[in-house]
Amino acid sequence: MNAIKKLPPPTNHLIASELPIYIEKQLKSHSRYILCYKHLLNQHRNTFVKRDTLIDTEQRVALILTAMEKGFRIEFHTLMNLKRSYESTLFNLREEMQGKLGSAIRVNSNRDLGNLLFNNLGLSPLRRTPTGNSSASIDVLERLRDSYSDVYPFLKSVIEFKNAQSLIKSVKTISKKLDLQDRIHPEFNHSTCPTGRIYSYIQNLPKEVRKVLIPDEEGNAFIELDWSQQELRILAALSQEPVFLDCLDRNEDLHKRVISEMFHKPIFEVKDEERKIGKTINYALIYGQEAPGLSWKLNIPLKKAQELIDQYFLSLLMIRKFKDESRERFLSEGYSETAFGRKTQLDLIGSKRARELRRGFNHIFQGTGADILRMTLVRLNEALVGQMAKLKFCAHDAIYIEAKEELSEEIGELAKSIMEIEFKGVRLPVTVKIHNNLSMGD
DNA sequence: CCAACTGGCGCC
DNA sequence: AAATGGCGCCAGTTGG
Repeated sequence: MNAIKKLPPPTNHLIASELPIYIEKQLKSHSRYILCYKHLLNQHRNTFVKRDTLIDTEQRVALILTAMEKGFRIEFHTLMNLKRSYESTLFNLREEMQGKLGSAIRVNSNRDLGNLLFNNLGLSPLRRTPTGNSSASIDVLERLRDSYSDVYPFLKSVIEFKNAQSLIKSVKTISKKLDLQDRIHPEFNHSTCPTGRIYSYIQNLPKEVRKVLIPDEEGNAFIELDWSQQELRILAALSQEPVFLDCLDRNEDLHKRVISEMFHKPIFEVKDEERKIGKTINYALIYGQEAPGLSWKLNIPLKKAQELIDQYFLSLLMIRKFKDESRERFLSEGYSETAFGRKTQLDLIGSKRARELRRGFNHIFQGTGADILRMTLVRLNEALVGQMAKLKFCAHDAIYIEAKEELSEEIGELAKSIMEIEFKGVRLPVTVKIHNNLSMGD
């Protein structure tokens, strides 16, 4: 086994504990973000940021986030209508479940649910939670429903109930966060995630509920700018895998192309069913997923899953090489680094080793994506000076701008041209959509 | 009664 | 060990 050394932070990098000193000087009036950086001190995972990156980008990002925390106006009566409609759905489903089951059940408690399914009804557990209990989460319930729909029709209602319940939870979350003017504020956290991602609870509002978030003024619209398949393109660029590069050059579908390569058939013969498999494997790679995970995800035998993975690496040799070399680097250097120098220390000693190696591999893509987002926020912010438009929100691979509706096409094109950078020879294309609320068009 | 934890779910 | 990375939030549960 390789000797694992614990190395000091690389030169030209600040250790997290130095951050507050720099930030405090620059950002006297934005105490919240100084605080955020201070939280880094208590982090168990060390993160390092390049000195110039910090000064050029991080503090500007902090200012931009502060501005975006002005937040959203919400349509209060729409929120209440949603709430009422979910409540009545829940009421009906509760009746339905009890009818089918013959007794009441507390669906909220997965423990009760698990007892019912795996003790009282004697079904065999499909999966366990980390503490060893039988999992009764939605995806398990769906598998059970598919197998036992005739015997246990209440399973269908339970799933619908859970779905409706998660929606009503989101409504509650919003209601709790409203200020006196019925505005909701993102509260971006940009310092806790080791990969550099910026987080806000608004990002994980269900899309259906996000539509209550509307522009500040009548006649304004949201411009949504999305990088398409950002992480996969980063993978293509960093690995220089010829199949990926060729595919992107020709503007072909990446997931279909993977299947086409793996099974040696022309791309136009790849069916949508197979494309799904290609997509699952592509993302599995980025997450460091292995055969057991893939077999659960695709609902196929373990052996089949392993064969798929083997075939994937056999067809995409440069990706395999990139993965192997990354692993070697993690082991010799002790940390994982993004394309722009954001590093995260890996804990490679002990039981977490395998997990840390997966995290390290994922850090490359997730972190590089996060770097790109941060730099782009800064560039966009500058480009929008003097325009009738403002940065509104961001979510990992998407940026939202609010602008006058008549100007939104034009501003959208401007923003798109700024976001569509070329990254190591790979273009990162952006899709533009205009919305009247935060989730859906029109 | 509160705080911390667990399991689950939402988004990317 | 969900043998898929990241986070935030909720309800339920447990311990003080």
